[in-house]
Amino acid sequence: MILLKSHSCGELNKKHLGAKVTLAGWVNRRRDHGGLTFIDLRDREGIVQVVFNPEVSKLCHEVASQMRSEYVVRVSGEVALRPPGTENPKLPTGDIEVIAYNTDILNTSKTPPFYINEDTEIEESLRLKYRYLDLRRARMKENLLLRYRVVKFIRDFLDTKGFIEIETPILIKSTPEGARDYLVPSRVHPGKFYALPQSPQQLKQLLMVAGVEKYFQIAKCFRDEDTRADRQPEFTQLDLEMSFVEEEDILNLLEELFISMVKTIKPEIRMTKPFPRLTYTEAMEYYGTDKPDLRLGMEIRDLSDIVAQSNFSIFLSAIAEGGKVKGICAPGCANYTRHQLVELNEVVRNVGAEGFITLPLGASGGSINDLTLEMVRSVATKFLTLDQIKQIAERLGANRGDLLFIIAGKASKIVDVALGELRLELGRRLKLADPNVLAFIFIVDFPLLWWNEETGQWEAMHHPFTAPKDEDASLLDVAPEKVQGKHYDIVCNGCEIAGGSIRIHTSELQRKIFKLLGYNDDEIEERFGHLLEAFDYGAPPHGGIAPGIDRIVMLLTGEETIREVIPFPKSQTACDLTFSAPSTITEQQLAELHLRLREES
RNA sequence: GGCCCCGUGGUGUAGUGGACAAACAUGCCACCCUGUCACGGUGGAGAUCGGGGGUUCGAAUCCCCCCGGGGUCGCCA
Repeated sequence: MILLKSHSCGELNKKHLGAKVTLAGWVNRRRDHGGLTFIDLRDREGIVQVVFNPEVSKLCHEVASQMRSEYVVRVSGEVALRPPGTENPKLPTGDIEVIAYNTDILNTSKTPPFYINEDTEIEESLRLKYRYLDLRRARMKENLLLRYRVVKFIRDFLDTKGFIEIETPILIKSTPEGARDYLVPSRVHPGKFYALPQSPQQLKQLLMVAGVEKYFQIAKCFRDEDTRADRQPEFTQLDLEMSFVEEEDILNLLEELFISMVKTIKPEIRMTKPFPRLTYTEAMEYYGTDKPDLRLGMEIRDLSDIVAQSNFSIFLSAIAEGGKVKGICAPGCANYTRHQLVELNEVVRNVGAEGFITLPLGASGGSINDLTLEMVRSVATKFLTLDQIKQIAERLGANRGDLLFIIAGKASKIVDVALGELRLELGRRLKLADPNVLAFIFIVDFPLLWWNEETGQWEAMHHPFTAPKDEDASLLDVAPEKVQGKHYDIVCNGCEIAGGSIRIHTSELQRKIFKLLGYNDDEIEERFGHLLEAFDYGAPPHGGIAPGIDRIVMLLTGEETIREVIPFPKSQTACDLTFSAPSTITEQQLAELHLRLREES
């Protein structure tokens, strides 16, 4: 192989002393001392100092004076020990330097629009416009590398488990039942469209029918929905499916995958092993969400039985109307100001909860047994006895100096969600999330269906291919809301990182579910006929899961958004700011696709 | 579609009704400098304050509309 370089900048050390090397890279920084010039030369592997001494080469020294930041240069020189006292411990290559005897400028560079050699905050739209420069920065380079390591680890791991990686098409059929599809017009078939896969769900099930048994793919998925910090129009998931398995097999495999991945890639990160398991009901009950961040502690507890003994009408009426009174304890927050409490009340109000009560448990440093009513500055002291307050404090695991929040409501779900939001806000304010912990958990026992009030129809909690639990199958006809699905999620630090299920593998049951979801026979045939027919040719029992690669890498890098781990992400309005996509196309292109643009009113 | 935040020399910030002919840091350009490593020194250039309209004697600053970016609710089988 012929390269313009013999070594990379970052690999050089004392072992190379005396070696004649040729390096090529970018000028990270130039320090011109007049008679002597230093260049920090950067390539993918790191930075090394190059010395241009006119006594070694007058020509090199002159060329170096022309160099500027981000110029692409090649240097031939000798690796030498730095003079004693001039070593740079901040640099991995800081013991040595390269004395240049030959150099040339391979390309010049305009002054970049932002710093590449410093880690400063830069407006994201500018970074995205010049993403190729942004990716030169150390932080982004490290993120790209870590992402590669994650995907490499997954491939190696699954290979040892007997999985094979199979590609599935990007141009498939629109079967609208979930997110909005990205569509591609057909030139050959006027008026017809392909859809980009929202996930390879049906394809991987067909691969199971094909007898592949263990399949995976690092798959691009496309969903035309609004973006979030952890959502992009196109994203990458590890798509995985196995035949002849039950829920437990999939969970054990994924647990082993994630534990060994984290140990290998981020050994300093702590995890709870084995991963705790929560049912969907427990998650909602104790955390007010189906993707709880277990690092925060502060579990929600039901207080209805205690306050039922009080004469506080807010509590009593909530309970009488079939609702709940629940609470949460904010450690050490008894001294919160009125203003802070109003702000927190706002959080609760935003999700539609009323009946917000605060109970500060006096000053810190003392037993809860010594608490007196006078210490508790709350309206609730008029209606709650000291003993009731102590019972509440005990149930919430509270100490003196803590602040209790109680929410009463006739709709239990809103009480849970409000306390869940409050918990997240308190977690942020109290910085309870340990960045060196990855709190993986499994969420299991989801309902199969939920009733959509707006459309007046049953909808799939996960997707329509999820199998009901065997013992619940008979309930499908009489009480669909009670049916649990063989559906499981993996949640980590409050982020849903994977969802999967054991699938339906008979056409009979699959048809029944489609009908329950409101499709008529014709629609079922038109949209899912291919899948149902396949099930009639010996489809094996099968199931799988789909972890989100972007989210996993985001958690491992400690980034706040998945855009930081995607080389070329879209903006919130789904634009590619590097290419300025989407863009208009020519009239000829439209005509070939048999399309005419509508006049927007 | 709703709500919230941001937009000031290349970059990051300050300035929130008059003393702004817009400040600071860094970057950039020129000159000086042989051991620096965020080198140092001297000098210099660089901003229609995102765009448009309005209020006012006076607007970077207040109001309205638009554009761009971000967060979030809805949405995300």
